[in-house]
Amino acid sequence: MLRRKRAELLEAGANPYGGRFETTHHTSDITEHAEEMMDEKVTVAGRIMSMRSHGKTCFFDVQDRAGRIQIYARRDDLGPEQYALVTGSDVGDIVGVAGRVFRTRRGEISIALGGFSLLTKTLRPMPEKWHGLRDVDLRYRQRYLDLIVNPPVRDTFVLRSRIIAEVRRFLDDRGFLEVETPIMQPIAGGGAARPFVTHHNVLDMSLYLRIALELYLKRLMVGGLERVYEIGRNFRNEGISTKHNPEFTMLELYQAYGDYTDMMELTEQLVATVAQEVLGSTVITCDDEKIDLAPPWPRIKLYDAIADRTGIDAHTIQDDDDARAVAEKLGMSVSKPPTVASVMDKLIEMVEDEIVSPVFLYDYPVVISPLAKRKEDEPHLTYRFEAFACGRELANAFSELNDPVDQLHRFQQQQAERARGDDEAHPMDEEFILALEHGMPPTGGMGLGIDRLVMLLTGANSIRDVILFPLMRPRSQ
RNA sequence: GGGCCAUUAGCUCAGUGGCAGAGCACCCGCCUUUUAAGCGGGGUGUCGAUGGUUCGAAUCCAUCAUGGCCCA
Repeated sequence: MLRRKRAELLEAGANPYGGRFETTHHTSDITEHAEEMMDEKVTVAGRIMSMRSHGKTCFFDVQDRAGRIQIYARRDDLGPEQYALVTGSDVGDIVGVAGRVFRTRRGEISIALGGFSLLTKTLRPMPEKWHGLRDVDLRYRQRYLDLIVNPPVRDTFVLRSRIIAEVRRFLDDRGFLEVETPIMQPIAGGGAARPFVTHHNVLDMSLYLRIALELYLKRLMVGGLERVYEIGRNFRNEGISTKHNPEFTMLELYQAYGDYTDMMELTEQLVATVAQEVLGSTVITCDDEKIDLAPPWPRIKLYDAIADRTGIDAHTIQDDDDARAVAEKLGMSVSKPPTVASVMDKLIEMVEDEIVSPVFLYDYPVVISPLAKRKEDEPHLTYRFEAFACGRELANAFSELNDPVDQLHRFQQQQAERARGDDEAHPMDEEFILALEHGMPPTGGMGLGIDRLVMLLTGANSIRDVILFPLMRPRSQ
C-alpha cells in the first residue's frame, strides 16, 4: 500500500526522496520558548509520528532529534493540492514543514502549516503508537526503530556519547595522550580470553583481534610517552550474557612513575567526575538502591573480602589439591578439574555478586595476574586491584610488572597452564619481553569497561542496552 | 552447556482439538483547533520451521531455529 503511494507520487512527478532541506529550529527550541515565539515563522524537519485528519483540517506530530511538535494544516491555507499531499502522507514519512507558531484551543503549542515538503516516503508502517516496540529481538536487530519509538533508548545513547567525551576530557586535562594501537595482532595478549582469528592473505599469516590494549600501550611507556590512554574495541571469543558482548569498548591508561594506589585515586576521581558532569550528581541508582560514587571508595583486601563472604582463607590455596578441597567445600561447579586460578576466579565472582556500593578489592594472587608486579613482602600476591559496583566489575588495575626476567617467567608459567588445558592462559610474547628489556619505567595502569560504566550511569541491566548493535545471530527466515 | 518461558496480521497481544481474532497501523467515506480525536465500512495471515498423533492441529507430541530469564 505504501509502495503504491510511492509509485503514485513518482507518476505525479513528485519526488518521494527529496534533497537538502534547511530548517530554522529544532522542535524543542519552539516548545521550550513558545511564549517568545508566538506568530514567528519557523521551519522544522522530522518524521511524522501520528496523524489526526479532521475533515478539511489535519493535525500531525513531527519528531526530530530534540523532540516533537504538532503541526496544524488547513486546506484553506494550503490549497487543495498541497493539502492533499499532507493528508496523503503517512505516519513514518519524513517531512519538512514551515509555518507560524501558535497555540491551539486546547493549549498545545503548534505550527500552523504554510509550506509542506515530503522529504522521504516510508514503505513500512511504524511500530504501534502506544505500546511501541517491545520485542527485544526486534529492538536490537532494528535499532533504528527502537530509537524512533522509544525515547529512553535515544537518551541512553546520547548519554553514552557524553560519558565518553567526559572521560576523554578528564584524561586530557591530566596530561594523558590519546593513542591508537593495533586491533589486529599477531599475538593476542594482555588478558585472559580466547581471541577471534582472522587471516591476512598477502602475508599468509593468522592475525588475532585484540582482547586487550595492554601490551602495546606498555611498549609506549618504554617509548617514553609517560601518560597514554586508548579507548577502543576489544574482542573476546566467549559467551554472550547481560554482562558480556563479544565486542566491547575498553579504556586503558598508563601513568609512568605511578603505582596502583595512584590508579585507585584516578579511578574513583574519573568515575565520580564523569557522573557529576553527565548526571549532575554522584548519586546513582542500582536496582532501586541509591549509591554514591563520590570518592574515596572503601579499599578492602581481596583475601579479607573472600574470608568475609565464604569463610575461606584463600592464602591456604597453594596448589591444585587445596583448590579442589575448597571447590568441594563450597559446592562450586567448576567444569574442568579445579586449579588455583579457576577457584580464585570463582571466589572473586562470589564476592563481586554482593557488592553494591563502589569498592576496591586489592592485592590479587600472582597466579591470575601475569602482568602485575609482585608484592615485595608477599610474593604470592601482586599490586593489583579491581573496582566493583552494582554487582559488576568496573575496573582492573595494577602496578605494572616491569622486570623482564620475571615477566618471561610468568609467561612460561602461563604456557604450562595452557599445556594443562587452560586455553585462556596468556600467550608467550617475546617482542613484549624485548621491549621490557629496554626498560619500562615503574608504571601504574588501569583498564575500565566503558560499556559497564555506561550501564552504571544509565541504570541499564544488560550490556545490550548500551551497545547500539549488539551481536545477534542472523535472523532465520 | 543445563532448566524454564516465548514465537499468531506491520506493531502490541487474545485465542488450549472444530470457520483465524482484537486494538493500533493501513484502505474507502464523513468531519475546519484535534490529541490514545470521533463516526461508518473494509482483514491485509506460511499461527517460527519440519515431522508426527487425529476425521480434524495455532492448540497435543517430537526435533530444530531465534530470543528472553535463571543456573553453570
